[in-house]
Amino acid sequence: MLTSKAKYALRAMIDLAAQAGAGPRRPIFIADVAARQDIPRRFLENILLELRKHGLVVSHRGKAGGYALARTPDLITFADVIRAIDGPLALTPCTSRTAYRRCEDCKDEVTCAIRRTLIKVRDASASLLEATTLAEAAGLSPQQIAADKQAQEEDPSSSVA
Amino acid sequence: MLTSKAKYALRAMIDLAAQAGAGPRRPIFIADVAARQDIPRRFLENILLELRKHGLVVSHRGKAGGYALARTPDLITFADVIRAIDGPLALTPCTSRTAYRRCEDCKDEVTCAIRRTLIKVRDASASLLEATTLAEAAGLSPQQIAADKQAQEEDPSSSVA
DNA sequence: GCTAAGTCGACTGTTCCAGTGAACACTCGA
DNA sequence: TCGAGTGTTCACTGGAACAGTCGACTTAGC
Repeated sequence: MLTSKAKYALRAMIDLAAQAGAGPRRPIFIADVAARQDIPRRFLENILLELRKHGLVVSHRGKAGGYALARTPDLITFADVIRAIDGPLALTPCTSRTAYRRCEDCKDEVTCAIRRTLIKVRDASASLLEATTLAEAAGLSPQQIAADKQAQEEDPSSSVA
Repeated sequence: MLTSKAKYALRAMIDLAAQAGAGPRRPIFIADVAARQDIPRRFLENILLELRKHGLVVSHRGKAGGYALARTPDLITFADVIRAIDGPLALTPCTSRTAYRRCEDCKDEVTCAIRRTLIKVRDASASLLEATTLAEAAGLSPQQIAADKQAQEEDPSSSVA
């Protein structure tokens, strides 16, 4: 199961993607996202901060501050967001690609019957979650994505430093 | 991630399957499984009790007591065991087939972009976990499974009531 | 320098996890 | 009939994670 934090994070990221596709590129207020998506405002602060630490969003402080996606929405996937908030997608540490850790109690990893199946499960879910982008989820048209890409090139400060 | 309880449960069930395939059908002691699989004995008791409540194993009390699979090992899947211990396989309640629950904060379930992807993920992992049986994981031969089936028919008391 | 935005760390109540303990019930063999 | 060896049940615990909340602070624009 996903934590509610991760579900909020996905909704917030899709919201940012939709806003970016909707018009000129400028930071979005936390409060606006919270209101539109019905997420506790203070909690959303934490979530966005965490997403920022993972390089998925950028922030601007001060009066006209706010948050924006760090990359264009066609380059950010569900897997990116879920991994940032909830950690690895795999069912066990020993089947994680991004956060592999040997399991203590497992005698022989190579022949482990459980592991073999869990690796298949991880591969299947990871490839699905890595294939779904925020742009797709926000229902952005190729034109909107292209416009967003261009806006980002013209104003690199709105993207990753 | 699976809880360690679920991982123990899988290991214990595979152990029971292997023992059933290895010889005459009789209950296996908790203590033996715990020792072979290196699982805390008291904890394993809890786990087996829970598996019993879900109808996956049967128990016999008294001197020659112990635990046995409730069905032949080719009829019990990883999905059965994980669902019994950890609950639904899906990433959210609203995408679970076995324990569906509407999500509070979701406005329109039908068009929800998150849900659409999570359903695909659940379908993919469920079909993999439902396809893997204990017999397969224990490396039992078709002969051993057939023998076990026959043993069960001759002694129905060793199976589900 | 006021104001409205994000930043950061600490804090809280609740639930879940991973396990332990003790008392009890049952069955079988002697 | 007794007791030895099983499983059964329920209570309990320490620690961590979850789901938020709060207050004090920094930053940037007007």
